[in-house]
Amino acid sequence: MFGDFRLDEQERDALNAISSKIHKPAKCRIYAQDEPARYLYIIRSGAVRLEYQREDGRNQIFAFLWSDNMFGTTENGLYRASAVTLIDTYLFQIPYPALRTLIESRPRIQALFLQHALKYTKATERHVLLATCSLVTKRLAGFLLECSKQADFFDRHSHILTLAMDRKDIADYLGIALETTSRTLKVLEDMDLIKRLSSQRMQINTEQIQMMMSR
Amino acid sequence: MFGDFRLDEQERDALNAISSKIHKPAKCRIYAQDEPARYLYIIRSGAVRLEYQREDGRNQIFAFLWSDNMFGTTENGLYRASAVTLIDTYLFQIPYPALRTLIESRPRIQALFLQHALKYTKATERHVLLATCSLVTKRLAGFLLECSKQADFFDRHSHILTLAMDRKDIADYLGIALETTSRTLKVLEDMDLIKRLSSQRMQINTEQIQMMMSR
DNA sequence: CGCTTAGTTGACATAGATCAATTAGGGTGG
DNA sequence: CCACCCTAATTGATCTATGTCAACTAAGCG
Repeated sequence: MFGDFRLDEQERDALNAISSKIHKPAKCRIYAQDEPARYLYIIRSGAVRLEYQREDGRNQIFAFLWSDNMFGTTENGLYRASAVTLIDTYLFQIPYPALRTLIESRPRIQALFLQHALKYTKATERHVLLATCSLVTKRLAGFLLECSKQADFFDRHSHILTLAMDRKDIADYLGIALETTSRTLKVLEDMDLIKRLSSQRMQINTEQIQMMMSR
Repeated sequence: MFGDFRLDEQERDALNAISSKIHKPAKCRIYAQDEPARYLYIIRSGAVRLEYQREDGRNQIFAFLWSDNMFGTTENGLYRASAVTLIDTYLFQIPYPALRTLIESRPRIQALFLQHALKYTKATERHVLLATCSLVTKRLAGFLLECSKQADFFDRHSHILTLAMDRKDIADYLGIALETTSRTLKVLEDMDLIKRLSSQRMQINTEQIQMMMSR
């Protein structure tokens, strides 16, 4: 909203002073839904999924997050979703009380969090667009495009995308059955939009996918 | 995230000084998707929908907004969605350049926008949950619950909900066909979860709906 | 080399989309 | 005040995409 904002050196130091650097291996729960929210996290490297357990037992993934993303927002002092690492992940862990104090003395730091919040909101809106595509082919194709925006996992030259999540995760993100994920990947392959190299690696034809999406 | 925040009187005056109060009748476009974003808006009274036109021609509604909500966030200087009034609506219109300047001199005002952004994000996450319910009955029931949280449109005593949007709007919000909206309202009525009084007014059984949702 | 888990494929059932027709409601002019 | 019109809402019939259940295969790991 308010353009590009960067902390100056002093501000970064102040924030660093209250943060701890922590490490989590793959498939490790960082916190659980409805647990008191003590920390805010920023991803230094790795990948995380935010998932919401529905009352009926189904799982809804809200977001996949990569380097430089923030997570751990609260509703009435509790985490709204669980956070789970997809792969080996390094994080900044910032205790809320210290953060609140810091922001009071340095209100400019808040701009950083506003910026993150707006970025997350945009991502969630894109998520709504994906999850409400009438055809699953489009949902999945759109999802692969989203993933291919992550430089760490997509090689621009070979066009090879490496997925950090499994079929179930994709299904839970798009609101479909995991079998449908598999089947639809096959459909995309038959349409020559992707080529599966292994279950986690595929070569994707970004332009053609984009064309297909708009029809 | 950072608890409850309120502007003090000085801050409110400063914000007021750069805002204009404007009025829009029902079904009036406030701005269009992809138009340069000049203003941020806050709803004083009324209701607004944010809608995104997909490339394939379908319409996706991102949110219905009520009194006290903010909208008009940008992506690369453009509005991401169109804003359209549902009913007669009064707004604060705040020019972005002036707002940016104001925030530089009074960084605390930013907290207000952070708060709004976080509130909008939560609403969007609830939207994802609704739009990905496997059964349309649950989507619609959940939607009616959401609506019944708006005091202006829901009478807690009689349990009568007045909808500001039409069937098409509901369908575009939930990602279903408008015929399905009608049919599903009938289903809910047959289940004794709602009673339709007129096309825009219905009596809703909040507790029973809540029970049905969790199964 | 077997064991376990993740992914794929098949057969079938069904919820919801689509297309088409009908009804209800709200506003306008005579 | 009534008759008409136009739009919004409802209902019906049919078709299809995707969920579900079940079997099978591939891949990773000890």
